[in-house]
Amino acid sequence: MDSKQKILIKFGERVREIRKEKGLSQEELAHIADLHRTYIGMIERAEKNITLINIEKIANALEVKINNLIN
Amino acid sequence: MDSKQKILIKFGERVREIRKEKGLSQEELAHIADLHRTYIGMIERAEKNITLINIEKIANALEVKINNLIN
DNA sequence: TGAATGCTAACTATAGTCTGTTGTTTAAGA
DNA sequence: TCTTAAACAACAGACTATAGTTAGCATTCA
Repeated sequence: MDSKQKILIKFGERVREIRKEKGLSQEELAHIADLHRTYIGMIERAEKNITLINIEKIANALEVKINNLIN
Repeated sequence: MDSKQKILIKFGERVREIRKEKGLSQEELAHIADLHRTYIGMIERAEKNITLINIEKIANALEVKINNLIN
């Protein structure tokens, strides 16, 4: 995942935005979503091309629709 | 990817539905989306956990919003 | 300082590619 | 009808690329 793709950047920004709105740390979000601390960081920095199942996990953890993270 | 996840099943069904509406074969869709023939089949059968970049490729190829494929 | 995040590197699990074969429609011709 | 062929999709297996895990240390910032 070099040369970061626009859609991953948008997604990461949105996750970070909502996470902060909720007053969660990356570690707390990771715990709720059952993912690893550093992985959340990588997603927010658009360093990984996230899969649909993990998109859903994060949306659930943030209590938003997937729509809200992508469009 | 055994024990297929609901969200992947929904996604696959939706891709197949729209693909057929457009009168495209899996091979034609694959070509437009720049993905492999058999991979489109696997996605429609919910056998693979698709990544965000490929979700976007398929949405573009089908000329729909990602929303349309997920929610 | 301490809590949160960034970053690296090494690892393992699996996404995604590719070739080939089998099975299933569908349509045309006798 | 009944075949036959051609187009399409399912499936298997072997492979390569990369998603996702984890630990440890560096950096940032309140």
